[in-house]
Order: sequence, then structure tokens, then C-alpha cells
Amino acid sequence: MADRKEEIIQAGIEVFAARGYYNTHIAEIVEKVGIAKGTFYLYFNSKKDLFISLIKRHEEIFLKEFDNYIIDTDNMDLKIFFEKMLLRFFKLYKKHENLSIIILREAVAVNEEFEDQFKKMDAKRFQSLNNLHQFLIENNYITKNIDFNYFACTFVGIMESIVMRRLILNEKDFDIEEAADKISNYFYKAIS
Amino acid sequence: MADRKEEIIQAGIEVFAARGYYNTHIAEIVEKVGIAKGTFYLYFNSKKDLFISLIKRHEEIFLKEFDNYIIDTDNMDLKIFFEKMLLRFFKLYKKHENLSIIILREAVAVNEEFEDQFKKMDAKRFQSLNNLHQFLIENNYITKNIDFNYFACTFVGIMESIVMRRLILNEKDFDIEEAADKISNYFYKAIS
Amino acid sequence: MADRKEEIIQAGIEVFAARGYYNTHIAEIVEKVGIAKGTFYLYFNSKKDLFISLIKRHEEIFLKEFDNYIIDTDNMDLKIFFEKMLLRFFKLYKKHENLSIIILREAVAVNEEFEDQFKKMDAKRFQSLNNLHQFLIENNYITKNIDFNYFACTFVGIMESIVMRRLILNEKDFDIEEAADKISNYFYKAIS
Amino acid sequence: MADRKEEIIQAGIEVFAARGYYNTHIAEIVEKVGIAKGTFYLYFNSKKDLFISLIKRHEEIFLKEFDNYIIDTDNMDLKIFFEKMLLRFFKLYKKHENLSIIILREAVAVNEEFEDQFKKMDAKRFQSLNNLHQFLIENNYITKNIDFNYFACTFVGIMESIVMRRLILNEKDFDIEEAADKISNYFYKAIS
DNA sequence: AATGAATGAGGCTTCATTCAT
DNA sequence: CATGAATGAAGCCTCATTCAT
Repeated sequence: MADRKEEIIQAGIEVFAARGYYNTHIAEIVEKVGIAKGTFYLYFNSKKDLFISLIKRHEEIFLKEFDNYIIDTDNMDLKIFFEKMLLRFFKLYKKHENLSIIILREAVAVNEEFEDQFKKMDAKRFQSLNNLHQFLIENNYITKNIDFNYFACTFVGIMESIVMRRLILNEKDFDIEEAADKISNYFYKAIS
Repeated sequence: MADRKEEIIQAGIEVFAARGYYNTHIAEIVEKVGIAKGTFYLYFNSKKDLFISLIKRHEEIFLKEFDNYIIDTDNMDLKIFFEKMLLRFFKLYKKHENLSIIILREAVAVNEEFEDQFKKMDAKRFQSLNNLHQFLIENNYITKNIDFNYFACTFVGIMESIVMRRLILNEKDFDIEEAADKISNYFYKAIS
Repeated sequence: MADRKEEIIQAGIEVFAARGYYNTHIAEIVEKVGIAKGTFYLYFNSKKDLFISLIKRHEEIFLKEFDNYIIDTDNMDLKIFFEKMLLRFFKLYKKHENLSIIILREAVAVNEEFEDQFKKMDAKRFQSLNNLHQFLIENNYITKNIDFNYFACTFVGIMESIVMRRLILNEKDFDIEEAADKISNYFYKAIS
Repeated sequence: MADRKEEIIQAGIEVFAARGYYNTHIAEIVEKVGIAKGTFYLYFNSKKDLFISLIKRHEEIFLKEFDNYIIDTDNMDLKIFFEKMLLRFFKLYKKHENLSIIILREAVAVNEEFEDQFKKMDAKRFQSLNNLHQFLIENNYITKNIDFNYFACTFVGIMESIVMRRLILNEKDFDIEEAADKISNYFYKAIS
């Protein structure tokens, strides 16, 4: 059943987030689910296979958020636009906290195969941001002379570094609303 | 000899950068140096010990760069100031490419002990940035109402995400000079 | 299966008795059982863990023998009492020959952790002998002025030195019945 | 020089007594002496070689004590005779405390080669005790019907078990004089 | 579908001993 | 005589994966 597979994925998210890829043992995952080791291999070909599933799940959840910018744009000014967008992302990271920890911490670190997965996702993300960029130009939010590459890279970089601090380094005092406010302000000023 | 220890460190930097912590085996490091396995353990207590040495080395090299801002500040405008600072960092990352790969990719990922090391380094880095922040205020480059936390977090976040793209995701088309120019411009506008 | 664990224990007893703790390798034990190395670690956490199990098993087997003196005491004279008691012990040592070799030879020698185990067992043994001592006094076999400590220490010392000669130094000409007879006679005379 | 060799022996006695054979490393011995590792091998062929030297030294020191009984026998009664003899041994064990720990704890345990050494020493000891036995018979201290084997085995067994408790199990409350008194009394009564 | 005992390749590490200086 | 850096065989243990039930 699909339920069983989902249970394994959930347990995997928890354990990978808590221990990291190499310190996560199939034993702990199956114990968490309450199944036998052999059962794990009925649903996944390998530990790596499960991890890649998690990367893909993360991709599914987050990529679409990059295409949601349009929902926020009725006569809105750019500062507010960025603020809302950041806030949506921050909330998403919070909602999928463990999954985010896994991706931010290890998607690139572990192994070339995972790196490839990550690069694919990154490319899609940049495509979405490119669309956003075009949209902002077409609607006169920004001028054409803003270089897209740095725009995108900066956006993702800031956002991830903020999230990383909150999730991995556990800086509890980061207030999501405040962060969205401040960062969007920087952004607004930077690219106006 | 200290030479021998240094040889091991250099080999370690190469192999850890190429394979990641868990896929690096002492066997490959000692083979690269041309010594016996036992010899490794005359200079380091364990694989972990070597890795921590690398984290510390990175810290030594990079932390002092955060305190070098004063060298660039004679009557300089803020945009140029940031540009020069970023450029110095980008060059440092390039010079210590493999070491930077190791740190950016894994310092947080591998293991709680390493995470502690990383947090210590991060705290020192923030202290240095705090000094820079005070300096900028005192010299009227920026106003007091810039929140330091977001300032620092943004600075480090952008820089690392740029470097990560260049080093780990191997985007060869990133031009260091251009990146320093563009990013410093964003920065200047964001915090002016 | 508990069977498998017991098989490992039996093989362990043989190999530890033949080679001593430090010259015993897991490889030989598992080869004797006919299992893979990994299988050993399903049943014991470590080589040390197995050894401690053997110490405990020895304790179980032998300690209760110290409390069995009452079975031999109907209107019996002290000489016969000691003779029967010694005989029961000698037979037990013979029955558990390899286990006894391990304990007599190494329980104290190998490692502080084992020494602690041994001390605990020794304390229990002395408690049992103390009970025996009280019993002998209450039933007027011996007078109160026999010092217990030397009584117990002498009893255990003689018995173990006899057994050690037979088991470890391999003096085949020691006749158990004769030994029980002679030693009990010394004992009888010494404490009457 | 012979001095250097003696220094190594003394350090060896200390370290072997403190750690046991297998947990003693040449590194610690040479550090204690203040020489280089290579130097150790100028004086001893191997770790085993040093250990055998210690067994031999113990043999030298203790064996002659078994032949010293004659010094105590002018018109002396048997109880006093045994008491003085035991006391002389106890003092010797105390004087050579670490060496005694090594022998009592490990001479038999470690390795077949050491066991052979031990058996040789044991045989000589029994020869000396045999002489003592003859002497006691000839001087009418005891009658011929005391079986020598059990006499000797009992003597050595009691003595060693007392010493073992004091040295290895660290029972500080064993008073040497008292022990000699009590044990000799048992002995006297047992073989009279 | 589910089990879980068994596997075994392969990693890290130790330490007595050697040998060129 | 003395050194001490270097050696490398060999031991313990791990854990993802398999397969007979």
C-alpha cells in the first residue's frame, strides 16, 4: 500500500534530519515505522533511493512556490510583493522543517548522484525565477538593467542562509515576519 | 617533521573535497602522500581529527579577512568599499578552493562535533562583522537603523551562495570581478 | 534463536580457555560456530561483552554451590562435611573445566572492568561462606574463636590452588577423591 | 651499560603491574625511562623478552626464600617455625609488590611460553618444599604420613591466595603479622 | 506482502618492531 | 650506543542488503 511507503518516507525525513545521511541507519527508520528491515526493501531499492525520494519531494513542494508570485500582485508595490513572497517561503520551510534541514544541509554534500538531483532542481528554480524576473520587468516593477543571474542567486542565497540559521543552527530568535520585512526592504532598495 | 603533517593536510584537503567526509578513506589519503597507514596516525589521532584540523585551518585563513576591512577605507565610497571586500573574499575562496568546498559543503552536515566547530567560527565571524558594522556607523557610511543581524546574515549568505555556485555547482561562467561589482552595488543600495 | 547465542558461548569458552583473552580472535570463534563475523555481533556487542557473559555464567554456576552445604549435614562429622563439600566443588570445576580455566587464569588479569566483575563475585562468595561459618558455629561444629576471614580465604585459596594445578598446569595425577579426602582432613584438624 | 637495562626492568615492573601484559605498551615503558623506542630493543629482543626477564627475576628472589627455613629452626616449635616462614614470605611479597602482582596475576595467563617458565619455577619451588618436608620429618616435627604433595600445594595455595587478596584485590586490612600468626596456627594443627 | 537472521566486504585503528641516520 | 619516524599486518566492528520462510 501507498500508506506504508508514505510512513517510511515520514520516518526517513525525521531520522535523516536528526542524524544526517551517513549516521542514519535503516535500522532506526524501520524501527520508527514498526516494520522489519526486509520490508523496507519492498518499497525502496536502497537507502540512497529513499534519500532521492526525499529530494524529489522537497522539489515538488518548493518548486511550485516559485510560480505562485502572481497571486500576490494586484497593484501591489514591490516591497510588499517581496515581503509576501519571502513570508510564503519562510512558512513553507517551517511547515516542512525536517525536509528542509535535509536538503539545505546535505543535498549537495553527500554524493555525486544527489548533487545531480540538486542541480536539476536548482535549474528549475532558476527558470521559475527567470519567469518572475520577466514578469517584474513587464509590469514595470524593475528595469531591464537588473542582471537576472545575480538577482536570482541573491534571492535564493539570502533566503536559504536565513532559513539555515533558523533550522540548522537553531537560532530561535529569528522572527519570520520580521525577517520577511527586513529582507524584502533590502531587496526592494537593491533592485529598484 | 612538520612537513609530513602538512603533506597529509594537503592530501586530506584534496580527497575530502573530491569525495566528501564519509567517502574519504584514510587509505586514499596516505596513498596520495605515499606513506603507510600507520604513519597517518603519528600525525593525527583519527580521520575526524584531520577533518577538524581542516575546519580550523579554514577558520584561520578566513576569519582574519573579516578584520581587514580597514585597509580599504581611505575616503572611499561604500560601494567601492563593499566591492573591494567581496573581491578579497572571492579571491580567498578561489585560492583555497578545495578547503572552501569542504567547509561550505560539509562543515555543518557531517556530525554534531563538526557543527559545534562551525558554530564557534560563525560566532567569531559575526563578531568581526559587528565591528565592521560599528565602523560603518561611526564613519557615517550607514545609519544606525540598519539592523545588524540581517546585515551580517545577508552579507554572509549572499557571499557564500555565490561561492557555492562557483565551487560546488561548478558554474564556471561566474566572473569574480563582475560578481563583486554587481553584488556590492546591491549592497550599497540596500543599506544606504 | 537462543540456541545460536549458546553456540557462540560454547565456542567462546573453548577458545578463550585455549588461547586466553587477548589471543582469542572473534574470527576463530565464529569459524568454530560456522557463522559469519557479523552474526557474532547480533548476539554480543563486543568481544568484551562475550567474556563478561562467561564470567557471569561462571558466577551463576559456582555461587549456588556455596549455598548447598546444608544438604550434607545430617549428623555428619566435620571431616566428612568438608570432604563432601570439596568433592562437590571439584566435580563442578571438572564439569566446567574450560570455563574454570578462563576464570582462574584471567578473571583478574585482563582488565579493570573484569576485575570489578570478579570482585563482586568474590564478595558474594564470601557472604555465602560467612553463612556457612555461622551455620558451623550454631551447630557446634566449630567454636566462635575461628576467625572467619582466614577461614574463608584459606578455604577458597586451597581449593583454587588445587584446581589450578589440575586444570591449568595440567597435573593429571591429581585424584579428585583423594584430594577431597586429604584436604578436608587438614581442614578438619585446622579448625577443630 | 647494565644500569640502563636495570632502569628498563624497573619501569617494566611498574607498568606491567599497573596495566597487565597486553595493555602495557613499549611506548609507556620507554617514556618512563626517558629513552627512545629503538633503545629498548638494544637491551631486549622483544616485549615478551622483557616479561620473561621479570618472571626470572621473581624466581631468583623468591626461590631462595624457600631454602631459608633452616635459619629459623633452633629448638623452635612448629607453629613458630611456620609463622616465621610465612612472615618472611609476606615481607618479601610486600617488598617486591609490583613484581608479585605481575607474577600472581599473569604468569600463567598470558601465553604458553610464559606458562612454561612458570612451570619450571613451580617445579623448583616444590623441590625446595620437598627438602623442607624431609627436614621436618627428620627432625621429628611431623610424621611420615603427611602427604607431601598436598602439604606443598596447600602451603603455596594459602600463601598466594592471602597475598593475592592483599596485592591485587587491594584488601588493605590484611595485617601481615596477624595473617602469619593465624595461618601458621592452622598449619600447625593441620599437619601435627 | 512481511519477516529478521544472516551476511561479509571493507573501514578505522593499534602497536611491536625496524632501520637509516 | 641512541634515535624516532616509519611500517604494515592484523584485529575489531559496522551496516546496507539478501533470502529462505
